[in-house]
Amino acid sequence: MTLKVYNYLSREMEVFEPIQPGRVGMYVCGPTVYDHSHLGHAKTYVAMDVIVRYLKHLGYQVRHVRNITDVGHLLDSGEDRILRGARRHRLEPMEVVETYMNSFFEDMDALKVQRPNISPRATGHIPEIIQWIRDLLDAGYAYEVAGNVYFSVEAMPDYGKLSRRNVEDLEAGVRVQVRDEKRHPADFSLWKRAEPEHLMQWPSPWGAGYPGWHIECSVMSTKYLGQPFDIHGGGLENIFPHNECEIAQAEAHHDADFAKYWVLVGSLTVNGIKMSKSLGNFLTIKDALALYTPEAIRFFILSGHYRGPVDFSREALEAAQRGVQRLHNTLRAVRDRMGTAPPAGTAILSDVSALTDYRKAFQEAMEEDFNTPQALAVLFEMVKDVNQQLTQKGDLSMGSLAAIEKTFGDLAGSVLGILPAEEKASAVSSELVEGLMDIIMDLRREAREAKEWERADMLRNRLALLGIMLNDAPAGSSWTYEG
RNA sequence: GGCGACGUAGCCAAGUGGUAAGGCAGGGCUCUGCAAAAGCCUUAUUCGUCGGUUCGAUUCCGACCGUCGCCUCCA
Repeated sequence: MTLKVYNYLSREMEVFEPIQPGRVGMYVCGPTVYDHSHLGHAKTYVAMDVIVRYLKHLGYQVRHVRNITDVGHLLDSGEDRILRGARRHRLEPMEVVETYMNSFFEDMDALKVQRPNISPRATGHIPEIIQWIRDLLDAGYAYEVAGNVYFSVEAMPDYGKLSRRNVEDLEAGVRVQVRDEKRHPADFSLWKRAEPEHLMQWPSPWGAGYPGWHIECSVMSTKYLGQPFDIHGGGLENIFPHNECEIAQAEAHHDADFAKYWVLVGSLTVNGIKMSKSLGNFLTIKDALALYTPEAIRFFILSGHYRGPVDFSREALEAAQRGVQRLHNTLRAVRDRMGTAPPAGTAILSDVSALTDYRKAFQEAMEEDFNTPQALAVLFEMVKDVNQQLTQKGDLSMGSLAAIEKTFGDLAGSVLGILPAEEKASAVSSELVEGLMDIIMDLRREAREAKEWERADMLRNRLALLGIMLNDAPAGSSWTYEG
């Protein structure tokens, strides 16, 4: 079994071989925290999360670094409502940053995105950034003009190698007005001079200013992961100029490749158009979570390949919600059965071999560049199989049921993160609740035996209003709480 | 203008040089007092269009049409 990864650097599928055996260093471009995150962010980070989870599943020791950009884009241009608001309300920019950073982490936690091992912030690395810029100046890769420091793309002959652009094309197509002080239109800022009214600024050898847009990622990734490191991830839309600039800076600064594999995630779209702040066609993660479960949102995102776009729509989310429910139903049925399973009943799927086949098929899907849609298809084939066994065989052994539960837990739970937390059910199951439910279930059973359907249905409906769903089976009725 | 991606059933979405996964929705049946859940069966002679290569293409090549992304902060 070999993990294959599509590397944007080569534009080919490559066998994944970490630089150090058994260890993976991975850096993901994180968000700029100036507003609540939307589903587009969710797609990128859920996709990267599954990649991290899968690498861990394979036994790699992963160091996952994802930055928080808390400076550089926070220009007090007068356009930015947040900062204008911050000024009006006498908030420090850092208070704004803190608010939305916390919001972002809340959202990621809610979506069951595992926290990175390190979440470095640009403002926490100003000294390192300044040192890097000095180094680049000393080495002749950068130049200073009136408090601004620019990186000279002409000093890096292979600038553009990731996004497959060349400097000539860039020159031809520039739409932005070129700042005269740049030697080449494609040169980009390492350090920017701060006007006195600029809200965030630090002293530097070039005067008061703040870091450019790209330098933090080069500095922080290599600080914690070394250079080169294994995987650089993020959203595909950042391939140019951001990722390209990261490479140029790092490979100029240190005579080594920057990152070995570039794993970039396609955008989330709405009616085919990218979900983005500026277009206003976004749904915040918090709003989405009010409508759909975290598992449904993850399922929706994972139902498309990470490199491609996934198109958001109500219908798609609702389909995901129902799809994930089907998976949960089966798992719940397995767990219910475990409560009454004979220790030595019929062993099914046995036959661990069948389960092994599903694990293998799942693994084969994931090893083809993390093909989660294929992996989900495998899980649903297993769901169908398990459902059939559950209805056909009443005496499944405890061992078989436990093996099934474990398989679901490992694949759908640990790797994909689309199983509900078990705690939810136990949160309400106290002795008192169990006792009360026993009484109610007895009452309803008596009503049904007396064919008093109205009373039986009334009990069922009122329980449903509390989120308690009844399931009448030939062997008797059971209940579940869905909160 | 430059670079790139995509176009598969009602919707979402995998995939392969040899005859189309999976989910949702729909239809029929079983189970059920009725539901719900579950089960069984069923829904693309066809993969944007037109050519080419091939014994054979949805899969390779070319053209065209359409959609989108990046080139400016953006996950």
